[in-house]
Amino acid sequence: MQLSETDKKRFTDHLKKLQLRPTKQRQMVYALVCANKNHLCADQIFAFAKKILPNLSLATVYNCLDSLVECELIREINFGRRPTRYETTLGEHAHFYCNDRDELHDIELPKSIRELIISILPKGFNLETMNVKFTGTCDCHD
Amino acid sequence: MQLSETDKKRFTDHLKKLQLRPTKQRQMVYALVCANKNHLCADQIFAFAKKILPNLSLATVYNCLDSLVECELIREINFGRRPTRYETTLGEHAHFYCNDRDELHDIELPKSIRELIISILPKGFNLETMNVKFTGTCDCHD
DNA sequence: TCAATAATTAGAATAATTCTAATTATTAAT
DNA sequence: ATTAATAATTAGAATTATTCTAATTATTGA
Repeated sequence: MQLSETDKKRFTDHLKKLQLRPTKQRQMVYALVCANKNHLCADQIFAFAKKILPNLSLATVYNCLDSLVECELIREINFGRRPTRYETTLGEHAHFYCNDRDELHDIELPKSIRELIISILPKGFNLETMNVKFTGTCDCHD
Repeated sequence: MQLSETDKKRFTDHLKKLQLRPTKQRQMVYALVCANKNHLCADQIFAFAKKILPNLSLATVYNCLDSLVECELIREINFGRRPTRYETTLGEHAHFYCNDRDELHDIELPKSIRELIISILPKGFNLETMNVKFTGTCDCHD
């Protein structure tokens, strides 16, 4: 649940860029998102974090998530009508949502394919984010 | 708001395959999704449809949407924490969500690129759907 | 036409998220 | 180190999107 030195620096640097304050709540939420390859959603993060910061409020978790997204430390992932999940922005990849287990898997997305996809955008569209998402079932048991 | 003969046939055929009944509510909902390039969400569909079927209930709209998705007449589109929108399944394409106007645009996705994207899936992942989504801002004024 | 089954309905319930106003923490300037 | 200004957090209420429930109505195949 602790941030590495690298991540700690990333944390303060990104926040500073947007003049956001490095509060202990934000750091806790960020650490949890980083530590969980499982792509937690807000109430899971709340449940974990509450154990360490007992006064934490769910609204704060949402606020923290929003500011972490804003300064690009983390990213939202949405599938269907399921609650929003979060992951750290390190590395570009696609997502596979397994219907059987309500689980998300990262799928490596080669840079060349990523660039090819972005190239389909006509003039007049100013790109901010691009996502490739798959759904189906999988044999993974992790 | 009326279905073309082709769409009418598509409607009954797809439903029949899953032994779902072609009710007037389902037909109305399907017609509205087909007619609207704007990708309506459930409550917009409800508002429109209610004018023609005054006893219609919002729950029915959700039920209809779910069965139309199930028999693959329509598809869900989700962006961020926004409500689910729907489009007919005719043709494969990507989506661009414009943050400024809360509007969705279809972006043509060449078959070759689509196949390339699908090819990144490792063994053990059984594909059901694939989506490419962009967000940003755009110059469109339609 | 009738029985069986499926779909619709209204309204209550739930889940996820956002809002509000009061309190507390952080920061930059003294 | 204090302090004033500002930003963030908090608890709880409110809202939004969606789902559930139980009663009623429509559709289908015999």
